[in-house]
Amino acid sequence: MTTRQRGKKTVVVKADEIAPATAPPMTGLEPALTWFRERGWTPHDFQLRAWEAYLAGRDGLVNAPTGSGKTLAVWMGPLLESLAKPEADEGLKILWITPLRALAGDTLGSLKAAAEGISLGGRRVDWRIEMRTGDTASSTKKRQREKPPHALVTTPESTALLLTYPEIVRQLGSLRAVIVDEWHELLSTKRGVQLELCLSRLRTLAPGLRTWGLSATLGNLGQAMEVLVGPKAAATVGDESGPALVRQAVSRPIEIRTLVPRDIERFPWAGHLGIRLLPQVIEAMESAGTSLLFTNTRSQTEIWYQSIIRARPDLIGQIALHHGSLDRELRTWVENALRDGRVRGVVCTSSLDLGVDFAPVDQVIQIGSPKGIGRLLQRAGRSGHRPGAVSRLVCVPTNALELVEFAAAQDAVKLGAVEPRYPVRMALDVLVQHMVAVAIGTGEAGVSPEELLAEARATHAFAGMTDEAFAWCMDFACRGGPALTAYPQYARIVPVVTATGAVVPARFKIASDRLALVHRQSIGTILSDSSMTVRLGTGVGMGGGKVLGTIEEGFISRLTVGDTFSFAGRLVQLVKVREMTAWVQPAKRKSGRVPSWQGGRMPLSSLLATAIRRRLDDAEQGRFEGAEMEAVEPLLRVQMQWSHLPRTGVLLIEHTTTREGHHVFVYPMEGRLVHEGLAALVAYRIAAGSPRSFSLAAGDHGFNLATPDELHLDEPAWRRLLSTERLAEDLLLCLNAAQLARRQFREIARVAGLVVPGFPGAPKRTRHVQASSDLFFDVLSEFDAGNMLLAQSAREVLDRQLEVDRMREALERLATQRIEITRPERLTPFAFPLWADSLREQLSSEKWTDRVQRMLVRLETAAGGEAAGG
DNA sequence: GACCTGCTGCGGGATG
Repeated sequence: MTTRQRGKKTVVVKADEIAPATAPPMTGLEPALTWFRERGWTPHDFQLRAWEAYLAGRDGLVNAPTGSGKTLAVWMGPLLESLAKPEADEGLKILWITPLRALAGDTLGSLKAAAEGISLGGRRVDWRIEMRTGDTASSTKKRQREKPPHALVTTPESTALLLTYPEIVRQLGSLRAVIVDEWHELLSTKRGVQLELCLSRLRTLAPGLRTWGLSATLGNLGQAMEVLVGPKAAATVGDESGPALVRQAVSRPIEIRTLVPRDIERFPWAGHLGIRLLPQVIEAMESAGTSLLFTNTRSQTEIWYQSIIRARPDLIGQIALHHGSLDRELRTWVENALRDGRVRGVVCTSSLDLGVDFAPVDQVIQIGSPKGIGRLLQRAGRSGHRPGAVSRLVCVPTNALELVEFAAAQDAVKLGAVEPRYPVRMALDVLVQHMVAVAIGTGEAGVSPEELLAEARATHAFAGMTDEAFAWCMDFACRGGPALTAYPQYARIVPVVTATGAVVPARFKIASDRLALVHRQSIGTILSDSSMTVRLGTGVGMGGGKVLGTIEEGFISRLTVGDTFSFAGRLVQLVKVREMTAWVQPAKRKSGRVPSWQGGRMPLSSLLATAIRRRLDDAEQGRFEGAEMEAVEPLLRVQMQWSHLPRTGVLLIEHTTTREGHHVFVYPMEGRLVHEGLAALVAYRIAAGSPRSFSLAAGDHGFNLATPDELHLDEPAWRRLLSTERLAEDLLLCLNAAQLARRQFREIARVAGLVVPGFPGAPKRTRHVQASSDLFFDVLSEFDAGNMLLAQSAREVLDRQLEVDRMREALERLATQRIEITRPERLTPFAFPLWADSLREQLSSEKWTDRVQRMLVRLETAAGGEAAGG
């Protein structure tokens, strides 16, 4: 469904077919219809269906794009119900949960406005609607505990905290519905698991509680709904009274175009910065009112911001930058400026993927690979936030192969395909935290293990939990397991003792007020990384200046006093480092280093990889459709001439010799994490036969093994190396799994309450938390090997850091594919980025740049000759 | 003289 519009492609996203509203609207909907009529609006079909389902007492999940009125789809139901039954208007009735503090205030406003505007026979909804997050004043929090509002907008963490106050828990019987906003953001995380447990607890406290969610499109929406409503309700999917999946049929149209380099001959084969297209990006910015420029890393935002203002000093003050390591005050300033239309552009990371909608944004510029279709759509949707407006997305390739990626991404968008997100299971650390929280919230009466187990099993995350695993968690909460029995701080829950001194062994409560306090303050599943505060000023006397943000210790430690670096869009000079603060002053020099942060590494999604393979299949057949493919055609032809194209049904392997040695390039196209694992696995399996040394490199398209001597590997040898047999065992052996697991254990130790963060106001140095969690890992490994949290950390390493399921699927797929082994004389366009990457580990950056440049010139010359000759 | 991939998110409470 593609139409041409002034040379740009307009992609109309086709949503799934849905049944039209069958019966005429229920009479109970009249106040909502009036509410819409008064505003000159017509309700969408999906809103009507959501209200009907709510009034029929069903759970549900609404899938609709932002700006479509999805908030009203789930908010009108409770309002209509209240108008119909005003007698039941006491106590906390609605809990609205949002993953972002920043969303709470805006949501509160919309909820209040709708509640104030709706009426039936002159009667209005007379509700107190409030919000509560970590930022809420403690006096307000106290008042909310004594007299809860009728509706509360809060976060998953604050919901968990609510459950620790006996006075609130006693009042929760009045709760009628929980609404979870942006459920897709929580689904595949431990925050989601924590919320599943809280929902299960709330269902015990308020039988008949309804659960509704709001979600962006996912590949597994049905599963997303089942996880949200819990296994019991999920079993009734398809029944008339079962949970309802309500989808908005029409999405906002997206207009996508790619900035195609004017001179593809001189466009880099490798790299991810993309600064080469700076002039075209500035041109694109000037053609629109306000732009968001998304980059994939924080350091990239700093570099792009500096580059833009260096090229166009007149834009100073009109553009800004935004990422997760900037101080919140600065970020809020930028967000407000964006909302008011005071800035022309903001260079940002995923920090602006979600959150408050900025009406003035009319174009999104994506620099580099989006890695997945979901992310691309999410970002595109940040623009055109006005009724009837179109989302406009400009794709900026940072290397030649990304042209193929952007062409493929548009194919996937046209098909309406989006990645799935899978829920987390058996995160025992989260369960332990929850058990202690529930024990606190039940006060002197305590809670029984049976109740806790039943509630855990009523979640998707712990539906399959064994009695043994649960007993282990109880034991851990009671005494920290066998190894920590001597330490009272790990005897967190204790049997209830009656007034006559009799022990009630079947019920448990928190051991002390002190432990309750410590627990409340460490609720949550997000681990903050070790970082230093960057502050303007000299650090002498009382002259404490503005906080700019945070930076990693590793970066600061490589600087000496007087060094210049750019941060938060300024050039600053390091004055001194004290405690966990780096004091800086404005620098006189015009350029400096750019900090880098160690963050998550997002691999290319399977969906996008599949779409790329299809485009390469086309190319193999000589079809190069669209501006992106036309531009990259000469390069793909070089790849075909020197070797082959990686494509569907074929595993391409290239053996190439350079002056660094012998290289093997393998292209499974499964994303960075899988390739890292595969590279290590293959190297390990080769070395098991004949010991030798390797240097490894992995990217999103493939991996590279380099050796001093040539590897003689035929097809049967490759089949053995890529076998799924003993996969997990071999991976754990070859990847220094103990070290990875120990790292992963930091999060688990924090979530399970083995290590506690410092008191607010007197934060413990993050390094101390790390040191103690490392210590625990060692102690438990030695003295409590059966500790289930250790096993969990090994599991998480396989799942999260290696994507072992995806790797297994990839290997199974490879087993059915033809293997094509080529021996190109030179590095091919696909090999070049991997070669450059592997070189980086061996050389200083200066030499690296030189070497890469020289090689590039040679290859381009060769490629030019081939193209001219062919 | 040098950055040249590596994101995001939350969180206490009593007293003056």
